[in-house]
Amino acid sequence: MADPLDTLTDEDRALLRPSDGPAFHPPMLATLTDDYFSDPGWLFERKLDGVRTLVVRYGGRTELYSRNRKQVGSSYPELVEALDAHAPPELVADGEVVAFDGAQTSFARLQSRLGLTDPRRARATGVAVHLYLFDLLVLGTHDLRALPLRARKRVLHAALEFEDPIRYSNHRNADGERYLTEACANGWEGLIAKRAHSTYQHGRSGDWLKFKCVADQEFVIGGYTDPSGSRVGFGALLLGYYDRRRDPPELRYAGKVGTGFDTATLRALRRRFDELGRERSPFVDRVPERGPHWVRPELVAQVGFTEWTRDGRLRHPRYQGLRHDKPANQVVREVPS
DNA sequence: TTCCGACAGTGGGGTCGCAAT
DNA sequence: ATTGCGACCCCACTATCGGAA
Repeated sequence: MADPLDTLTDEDRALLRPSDGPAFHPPMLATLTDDYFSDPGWLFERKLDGVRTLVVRYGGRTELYSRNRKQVGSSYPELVEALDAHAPPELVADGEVVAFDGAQTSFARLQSRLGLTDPRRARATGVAVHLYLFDLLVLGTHDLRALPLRARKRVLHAALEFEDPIRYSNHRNADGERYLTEACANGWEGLIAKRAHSTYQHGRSGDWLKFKCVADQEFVIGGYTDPSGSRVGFGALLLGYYDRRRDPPELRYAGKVGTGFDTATLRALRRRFDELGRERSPFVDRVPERGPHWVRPELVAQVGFTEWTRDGRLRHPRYQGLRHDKPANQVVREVPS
């Protein structure tokens, strides 16, 4: 194979620095925004719903690290094997481990492999994983972090033979907004927009942005939990929706939401709850909560979330406000799982 | 003086691992 | 065998404070 560094211009080559060895580097993180754009100075990648993973190879040995410096190689023995076989002996690369459910990356499926420390048990889960690589920090004796993103990606693409389960994360060079529309239509989590000339930085950066395909809908408030610590008013809202296939319709439990409130809202809602309190749970489902407080199911909250979990709960919920334009008994589950 | 970014603190679902029941 | 709890993963959001503009 030709030297991957041959893809560099002289100008980029001058930005190479000597590598300081097989160190863990805290990954570069993206900032959430809903200010979407199509700037040609940026590129756009699929946002994968998995776990961030840093590949560190040194002396031909592979170690995988989580975002928090935890060694996770034994959870993904087949990825380590593939990297041993197909990656250069010295590199640090950035990527995401994913599991597929059909054509979608599924964090839910991946969860059964997270934290497994016995490689045989990890393989025995039957959950296939892939590693998508999207950045390269170190190759051989060279540190690439000061190079512009496009140059790092070119070297990454040339440095490995990408074959399953190791994949190169493709990107588009333009049309971010159109791409986002397609992404959402495909059921993807969203896009990561990256400034094409940015260096590799550590921690949260404005040079990487998250464009997310958001979901939200109304839910009936059926109760609340106690606050803890310095929190005032209440901890979280217990949410539900009506299953109108039943007669009379039944209030199904959909999980909790505990963020998105400012202090004034916490206090104001609590005052409403004190007027609406009742003894019995309004939900037909058992609510796995210690010491919950129930209210008459009259208030309707708008809640943003990323998706429904397998267990019919909201993932990453956040409160967006009360809805006064929709009667509680009209609230149903809008999106099929 | 005002604004912004980083951080701590509170909250979510899910899984694993271990201790107590 | 079941239950509860903390530690991890993924995350959203508010409040605060110090430094930059």
